[in-house]
Amino acid sequence: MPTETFFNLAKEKKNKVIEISITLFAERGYTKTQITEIVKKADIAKGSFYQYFDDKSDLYKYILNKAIKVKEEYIKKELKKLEEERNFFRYWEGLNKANINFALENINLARVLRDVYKMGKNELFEAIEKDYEKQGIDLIKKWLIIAIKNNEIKSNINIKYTAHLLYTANCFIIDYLLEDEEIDSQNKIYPYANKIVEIIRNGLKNSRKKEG
Amino acid sequence: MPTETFFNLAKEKKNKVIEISITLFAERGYTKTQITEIVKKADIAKGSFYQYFDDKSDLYKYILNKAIKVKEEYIKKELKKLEEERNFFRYWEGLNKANINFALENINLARVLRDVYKMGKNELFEAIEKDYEKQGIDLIKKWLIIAIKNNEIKSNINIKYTAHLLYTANCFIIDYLLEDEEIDSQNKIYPYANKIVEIIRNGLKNSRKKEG
DNA sequence: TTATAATATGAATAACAAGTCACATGAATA
DNA sequence: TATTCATGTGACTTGTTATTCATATTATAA
Repeated sequence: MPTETFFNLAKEKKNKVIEISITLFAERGYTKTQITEIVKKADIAKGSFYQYFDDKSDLYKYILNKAIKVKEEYIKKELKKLEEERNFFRYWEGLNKANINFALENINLARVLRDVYKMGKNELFEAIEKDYEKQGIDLIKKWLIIAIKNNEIKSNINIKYTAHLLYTANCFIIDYLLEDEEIDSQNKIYPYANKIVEIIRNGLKNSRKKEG
Repeated sequence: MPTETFFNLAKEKKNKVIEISITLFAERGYTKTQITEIVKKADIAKGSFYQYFDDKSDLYKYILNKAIKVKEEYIKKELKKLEEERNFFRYWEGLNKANINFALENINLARVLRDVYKMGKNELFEAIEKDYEKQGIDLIKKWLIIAIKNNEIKSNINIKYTAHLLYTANCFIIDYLLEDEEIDSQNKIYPYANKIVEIIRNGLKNSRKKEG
């Protein structure tokens, strides 16, 4: 947790430090981001940095939590629209849309989250990130159970695996958005996401398939 | 490339160094693996290490290439079985099976490859890994084009996205295998992989779905 | 205005890990 | 056995970057 001193800072200064840190962490990842560079770009002294944060990981964890909070806002907002909805895929699409919007409007925060997700085992951030991942999967699981009860989805699926697959598909779409330079706007990412959703939804198999 | 000296080493000594390195790289990743530890566990002097390898990345690249070669063997072997096959999903399942078998029988090599894949942008290993990834995707693309021609798969899909999705689904299955302790044997991973394949193949949508 | 507390500073230090090198040992040949 | 070449050794050097700390500056209160 940043110190009292940091929170007491003038808004602009505070934001400058955070924004620069987010950008650097997003561009270079945790290890390759240097305090020296943050400090230089933010126009503060090294010593000041350590009056604001316990250490590098303190700043990083703060940003991570921020990213998670912001993303959760997008999800909440999107799900609110679906309050009376009973269709599983609408929900899943909503989750997807929220993720996409979050990434489009907070690309650097999205990159930081993606990095942590990909980092895998890591004493420092495992707990925070696994919790967060588990949350997403649990939500999908909950929906799946309801969808099965409603006969919307066939009952012989494995809930655990399926939930994980659907969660990963969401991550995969975001990944594509964060990496492929071609997909840089809503106009491109939405149709793309819809294609993926459609593939998983209806399957690739041609109903007019001839035997081969 | 390791030096002549390294290749001239007694088989046992050579293998010990490589096996220990693979295990450590798999457990800790590239950065966190220390030459000091490799050297200690392999019972050789630091100086010897640098007579065998130019530097840390030299050893790593050697292991990476080894992993890729071994994996390619599994794929070749599996595809050979399908030589006269005309079914896209059989091919894709074959690729999957090869990946799974490779991972089951070479878990640490699989972990190293997974790490590189997740590492993303990286001056050192980008070239080697991106090439390798592209190979996998290109193979699926090729199959997809044929499958569309044969009316096996509907023609309105986006080949690029679909190939990427299918490739990612393979990676996802392996990921699950490498991380979930529950899935530790063929008996568990095959049914699991089949479920995923089936989901993507036929879709989740219940054909007997009631309107909701 | 002066005293006190809070904040800022950046050169110095610590911690860590990669990579080097002068010397030691062993193997091969004459 | 003496000579030469190949290989082994680990303390030392180097490079890098996080973190500290003694001191300076600025804000607050009396």
